[in-house]
Amino acid sequence: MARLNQQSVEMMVQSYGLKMTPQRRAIVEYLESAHHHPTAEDVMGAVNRLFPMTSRATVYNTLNWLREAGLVAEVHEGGQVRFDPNTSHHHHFICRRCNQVRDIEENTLGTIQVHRHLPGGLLVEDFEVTLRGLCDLCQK
Amino acid sequence: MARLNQQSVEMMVQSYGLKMTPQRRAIVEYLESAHHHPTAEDVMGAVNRLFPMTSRATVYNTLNWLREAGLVAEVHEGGQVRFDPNTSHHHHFICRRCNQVRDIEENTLGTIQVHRHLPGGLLVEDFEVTLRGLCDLCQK
DNA sequence: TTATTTGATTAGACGGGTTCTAAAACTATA
DNA sequence: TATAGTTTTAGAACCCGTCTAATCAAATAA
Repeated sequence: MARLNQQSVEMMVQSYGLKMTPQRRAIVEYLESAHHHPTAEDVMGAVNRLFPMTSRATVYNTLNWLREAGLVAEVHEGGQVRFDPNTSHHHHFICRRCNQVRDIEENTLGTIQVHRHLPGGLLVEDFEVTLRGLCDLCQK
Repeated sequence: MARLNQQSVEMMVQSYGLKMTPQRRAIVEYLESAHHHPTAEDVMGAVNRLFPMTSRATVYNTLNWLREAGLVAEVHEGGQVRFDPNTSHHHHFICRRCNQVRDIEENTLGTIQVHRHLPGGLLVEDFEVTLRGLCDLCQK
C-alpha cells in the first residue's frame, strides 16, 4: 500500500536537485488527502484556493514530475486523465452511472491467475483489472 | 469472436437509412483488415491513400457511427484513443516498449474469478484485464 | 431527361485540454 | 549585495476532436 506522502516527496526532491515551493507543497498535500482520483482541473482548483495565481503550467509540471518519479499514477478512464496517489498494485472499479472511480485492493477482488507467457510469444510482467458496474449510491 | 465485417455494416447501413460511400467503404475495409488497434490518425492516413481529399470530419463521423452501432469498440490505452474491430469480450496486452496493443482472447488468459459484490457495496457487472509486458519482437 | 430532395463530404473555424515560451520572481550562495 | 540557477506566470501554441456552412452526389419525382 504505497501512497503518496511527504517523506517520499522530500527524498525525490533531494535526489533530483529540485526545490520544494509552496505551490508544489499544496499540490502534494491535496493529492495525499484525495480519496478519489483527481483530474488536473481538480488539482488546479484546489491549489488555487490557497494560491490564487497558480498557473496551469505549474500544476502540469508538478503532476508530471510526480508521475515520472513514480509517486502518482496516471489513470485513463472514460476518456479522462486522472491522477492516483495510490501506486500500489491495485485495480479500479468504474460506476457506469456516475463514472466514479474507486480503488480495489488486490486481495478483495477474487481469484486471479494470469499466465506469464501468452500465445504469440508475449511476456506478461504486470496486469490490472478494470471493473464496471454500479456503485452503492447508484444501485437505487 | 465478433469481428467487423461487410455484412454487418450493410445491415446497419440499411437499418439506419444511411448510404454506403466510397470513403466509408475504405474506412471499413481498413478496419476489417487491421490487426492492431488503429488510431483515428491511422485511419485518416489509410483512407487518404485511396481518397486523398478525405476530411477529418468524414473519418470521425464514420468511426462514431461504427462505434454507436457497436461494430467497433473504442479503447483508451496509453493516453491514446484507439479503435478495435474486435467487439467480442476480450482483453488487451500492451507492450511497454513499442506500445503495440494486442487482443487476448478470454480463454487464453489464465484463471479469473471476480467476485460479483465488492466491499463498499459495489456491484460488478463486467470486467476487463489490461496486461503489460514485452511483445515477442521487443524481447531482444 | 431534368428538377428536387436528401444525405455526405469538404475546408476551415472552433473548443477543451495540455505543453511551450519568454519574462519576471524567487532562493541560495558568494 | 551581486550572481546564478530554478520556479512561476501569462499567454501563445498545439493537438485532437467536433461543428458549421457550402458544395457535391445519389436517388426519386416530374
